[in-house]
Amino acid sequence: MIFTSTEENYIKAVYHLQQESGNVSTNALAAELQTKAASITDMLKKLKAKKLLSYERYKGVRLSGEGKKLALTIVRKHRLWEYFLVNTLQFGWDEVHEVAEELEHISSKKLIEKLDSFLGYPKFDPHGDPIPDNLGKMETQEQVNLIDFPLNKPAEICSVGSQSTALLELLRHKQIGIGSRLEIKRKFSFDQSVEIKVKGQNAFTISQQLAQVLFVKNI
Amino acid sequence: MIFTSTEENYIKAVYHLQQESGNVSTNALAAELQTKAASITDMLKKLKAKKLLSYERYKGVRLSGEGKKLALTIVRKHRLWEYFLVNTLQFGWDEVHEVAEELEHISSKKLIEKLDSFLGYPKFDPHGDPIPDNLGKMETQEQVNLIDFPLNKPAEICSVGSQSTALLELLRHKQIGIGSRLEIKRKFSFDQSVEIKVKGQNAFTISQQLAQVLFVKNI
DNA sequence: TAAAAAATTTAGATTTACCTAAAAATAAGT
DNA sequence: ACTTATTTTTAGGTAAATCTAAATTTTTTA
Repeated sequence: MIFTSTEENYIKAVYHLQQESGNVSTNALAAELQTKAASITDMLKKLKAKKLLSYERYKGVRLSGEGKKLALTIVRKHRLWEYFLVNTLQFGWDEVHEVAEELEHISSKKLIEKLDSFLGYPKFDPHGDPIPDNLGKMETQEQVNLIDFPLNKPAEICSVGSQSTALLELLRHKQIGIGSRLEIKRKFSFDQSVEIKVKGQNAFTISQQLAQVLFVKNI
Repeated sequence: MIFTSTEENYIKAVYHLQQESGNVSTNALAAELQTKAASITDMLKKLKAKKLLSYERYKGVRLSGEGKKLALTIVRKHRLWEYFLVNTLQFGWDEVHEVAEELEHISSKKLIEKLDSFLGYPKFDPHGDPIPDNLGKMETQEQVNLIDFPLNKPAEICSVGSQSTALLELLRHKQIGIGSRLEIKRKFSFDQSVEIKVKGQNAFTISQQLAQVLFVKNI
């Protein structure tokens, strides 16, 4: 079965929103896909007919087995291409998302298997998100929110919770990126700000809003 | 200005057909694009409005300067991706065309410049066709039709005139490919067949139809 | 629990790229 | 030149994915 880029984008959106909450609402999808609720309803009927998700009017949606499988192949393609762009073509990790949004819809299965092999079967993309293998399995990263990490313990940034340019601009300014090593020095309960010491820099304080979107792991 | 994949395919088709004859006919385009003449007429009006080509009813079309520029960027992308698929991902040179047809529509300019750089600025794709540089310039290959090549002179296959599976199947069977070394031993005027000696094989005869689509260069 | 608010769906239109069938222009044959 | 054949265009219609506006269902709240 072959799907349009649009259908694939809907499935991907349901997949991502489903991680958070159980059933996904029409409005949430409309926000995610930058379109109107009426358009969502139309497409959900189409996708239900194709058995990619279960949908009852006014009750939200949930991916079927088939739908999950499709979502995982798209996520796999997206993340493999991101890895390729950063590690082979030397893109910055913060400029690959848009391009990967296009590349993920290239249909050739052989292409993605050969790409995976060429890249050496990477397990995580440049944002720290796990790459599903060709069966849809992926490693569960033991990544923790910076806010929940203990003091004075070496940590490595392994993913960020958003791709907004505002966030990326801030991270660039502070010279924080995927792979940065740091330790938490203090947590201020008044405003939930956090003092951190990034390797190679003097200690400084970051806001609660920023700390909230940074995920780290032990090293 | 941004164009749809469909528009890009029309421009590419006009470009290729224009190489042969001067003005390109509606029917020729319909055949090339596997669609009906009426659809061609519709789209030609659209592309004329976008100033990509000059078109008068019943008189055929010709690309404008803008149109040629666009065609060359698409050809550039197509051939760079083919080079990548064969030389980086280890595809066979005869299985990359379809995939490149999809990849050529990825829009990022930065992507294609980084890809070009990564590949080492190749001048020819795996089928022997020249790759336009980022200004649209490409080397003119001194390639000659096998039928016109002199006897007993070492030659190398540098391109084939079609990507049909029928042709590729025949070439595979005869173990002829891009880069094959050979010499012409005899030409038979009766049926225009040609006896060739491919390096590493015994001499054998190929039909006029086959010889006609093989292009070689001196070595 | 009944009215108000919010979310969702339906109805009807629009745009893109295609189609078929019929009409018009050009090219060919005698 | 004039009739026939071919090519091309027009007219009208379809399917996909979107939209706005109105109707419906669900949720909230007073």
